[in-house]
Parts: sequence; C-alpha cells; structure tokens
Amino acid sequence: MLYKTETELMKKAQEAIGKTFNEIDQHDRLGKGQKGGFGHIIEESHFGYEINSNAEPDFKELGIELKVTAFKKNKNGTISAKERLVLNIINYMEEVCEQFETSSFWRKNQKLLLMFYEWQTELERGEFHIIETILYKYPEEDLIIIKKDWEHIVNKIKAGEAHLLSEGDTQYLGACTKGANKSTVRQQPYSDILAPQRAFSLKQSYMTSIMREYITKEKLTYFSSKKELLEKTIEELLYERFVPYIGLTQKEMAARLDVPYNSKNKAFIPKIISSLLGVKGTKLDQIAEFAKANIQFKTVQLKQSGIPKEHMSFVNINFKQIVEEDWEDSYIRNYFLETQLLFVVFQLNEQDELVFKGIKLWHMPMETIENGVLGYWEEIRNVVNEGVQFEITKRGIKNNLPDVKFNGILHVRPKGRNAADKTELPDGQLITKQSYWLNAEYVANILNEVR
DNA sequence: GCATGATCATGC
DNA sequence: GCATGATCATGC
Repeated sequence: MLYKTETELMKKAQEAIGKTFNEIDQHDRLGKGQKGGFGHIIEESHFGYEINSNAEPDFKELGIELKVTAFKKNKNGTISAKERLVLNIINYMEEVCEQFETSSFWRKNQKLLLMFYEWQTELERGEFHIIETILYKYPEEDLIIIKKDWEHIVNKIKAGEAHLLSEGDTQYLGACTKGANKSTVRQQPYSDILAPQRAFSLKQSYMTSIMREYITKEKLTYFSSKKELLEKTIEELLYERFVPYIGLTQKEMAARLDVPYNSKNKAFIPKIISSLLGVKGTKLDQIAEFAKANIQFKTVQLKQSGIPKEHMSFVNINFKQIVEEDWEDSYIRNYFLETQLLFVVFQLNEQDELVFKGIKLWHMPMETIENGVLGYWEEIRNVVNEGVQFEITKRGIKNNLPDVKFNGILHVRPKGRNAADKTELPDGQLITKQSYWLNAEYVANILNEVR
C-alpha cells in the first residue's frame, strides 16, 4: 500500500484513534509467545506494509518514520511519556563521516508519524488504546538544540570516546544504550575500545513535552530566542542571564527584579528565576528548555565554610517497587541519568544574609551512577529484603537502612508530614516515609567549580 | 557541630 | 490529602 501524500497518510493514521491493539492486530501478534511490539502491529495490520529495518524511513516516498509510543497518566492528572523514544542505532564508524544534514539520524527521523497509546498497568497489552496521532516536525528552536546534541555525540566518537557516551551529556537528543545486554558492543573509529551499542533517542522529557502539547494541549514558553540558541548553548545562556546578579543578596535580587520578597517564604526564588530569564510569571516547569531537557532547579544555601547547610532531598522511595525493579530500569538510575540539576547557589555572609554566588548545570556522571548509586540501591534492597529493623531511641524511631556515611554520595532519611506519616514495606511493616538525599559534602564538591 | 529523625510550607 | 522543596531540633 502506497501513500502518496502526507494528508492521505495522516487520514489513514487517524482511523486508528480510539482502537485497541486487539482490534487492529490481524496477525495474532499479541498471542502468547509472540514477540514484536505495537509498532509491528500498526505497520502490518493498520498500514499494511512489510516490516523492515532499513536505514530509510518507513514511508520512504514521504520521508516519514512511524513510531508507536506510550504515555501514562500521573497521579496529579498530568501525562508523561512512558519511555524515551528510541530511534536508529548509531553506527560509530559511519556517523562520524557525515554532516548533520546527511546523518543517519536526520535521514531517517526528520519527520515522525507518532502514534500515542495510553499505558494502563491494570489492562492487558491488547486492551491499550491509540489516543492520538500526529505528524511531528521539530520546531526550529528545538532543531537547533538537537543539531548541537548530534554534534556533541559525533565529537565524542571523534575523540575516541564512544564508550563514554552518556544520555546526560545532551539536551533533547540522546544516545541511549540499546542491545540485548551489556555485552552488545560495537567498534568505534578512533579507539580500540569496544563501545556499548547505542541508538539515537528523544529523551523521555522531550517526549513528555510533545505529548503534553498535543494530547493535553499545554503551552510551553521559551526563554531563549532562535538567534541566541544559534550562537550559544542553553548552559551559556543560563550563565549569561544569572551573572549580573552575582554578589547581590536575595532581597536585593527580588527588589531589582520587582518580585515581592518574603524571607519566610522561599517561593519567591522560582519567581526570581523566571523573571531574570525574561519570562516573568511563567512557572519553571512551563519553560520549554527546562521541560524538554528535564532541567530541575535546586536552590542551595552554603554556610560560610562552603558546605551546604542541609542535605538535598529528592523523591520518596517506593519500597515495594525498589525490590522488584532491575537496576537497568530502576527509578533512581533513570532519575539521575535523565535529570539535569540547575543549582542556584547562595552563600551566607557575615551578616547572615544569603548572597547569590552563581549557578551550575549538572548531571551525575555515569561512573557515579553505575558504582556509588548502584551500590546504595543494592544495599537498600538487601536491607528491605531481609526485613528492615527498627529501634526506638530518644530521638525517634531508627532504622537500619544504609546511612549518610555509606558511600559519601547519597543516603536515605525520613521525609513526611511527621513521624506518623508512614508507607508500607514489602513485608507489610510500616515505615515513616523516606526520601533519597544527596549528601551535603557531595553537593559541596559538585559546586567547587560554580561560576 | 554533625548526624539523623522529625517536621514545616506550599501548591494543586 | 499528598507530593515536594525545604528546614528544624537535639542527642551524641
């Protein structure tokens, strides 16, 4: 079946909206023991063409690649991409010979026919519905960044460091591992070290923003202009925006940016940030560059010694999940792989005022994730699997989860409404809600190079 | 003065 | 009511 125009193809695509995969599948691909994903079902049964794995786009006459991808509903009513969108495998030997315009990524993926289905854990796979379908062309602002990401990946291969590629290195376009297992490796041109096989991918955060734009109709705001993006990286633009305020107290910053100041209420800090970025009134998670690249901001208060006043908390641990997940798809690994933190750093001066010191855009190095964080994750699982031991002390209820001294990177500590705010462990015991915290000393080391 | 259990404030 | 970012409080 040939589709001659985009309109014709999209008309056909839209016929799938509202259908389940069971209704679409004509080749019993959902039956027991059958492999192959939803993409295969749509290709074969809905569009009626042969499955291939060419370097060319699926609908090659139109230069359109088909992708079937899932979103899930969050507890708060928003939606998120279930996963990153995995594109073509990177041939390290060949990609380095290309320009962006002739690259395998661009040739295959410049126009994407995206079909979104909702992932619902309580349903059988065949019961999932196609909810929306769109012909996606990258907005100009995004394409500038994607091109830089591609160049970053290729430059790393050119430096003989294909084995050191990491998803956290780039903003929207990533190089994610793809293979049967860790031993799936490939040759690289400028080093003898075999590198894990990787594919180009659109990051989960980037996919989430597409889905929110088209499914729940959310609008994002860019803080940077196309012109600026052409000349500078997001990181450079951020520094540029923040630099004029270095040395000012929080109160002075608020005054200069015309934001109401209240030393008791830290909510004015996000307001200061959106204001100095030039998008006053926009919530930080509605800033396009932040949402798409998954940049989360964190304020840090340094004591005069340069050590943060407090450890830094993250999400609460789901203990039932952590004992069941594999490391490769564990929550904490993915969080640090896919999240960039924007540290907004203040330091207490002699008058006990908080003075703006600078920012740092940071992601956790792969090595730290695969050693330190992995070790900590394993230890939590060990303790939970053996049954957490509690001890009542004068200061409260103590548990035997690995503490702040375990590896100098992160630890687990209570975080809830109060000590009675509890969650269930896999063995049925109750425990005060616990969160991951990055150790203050570790954060201090990260911030050594704050500009 | 840190370690660590407990708690606050806010937004949705 | 809950998640999240942030901070308090005190025994050691």
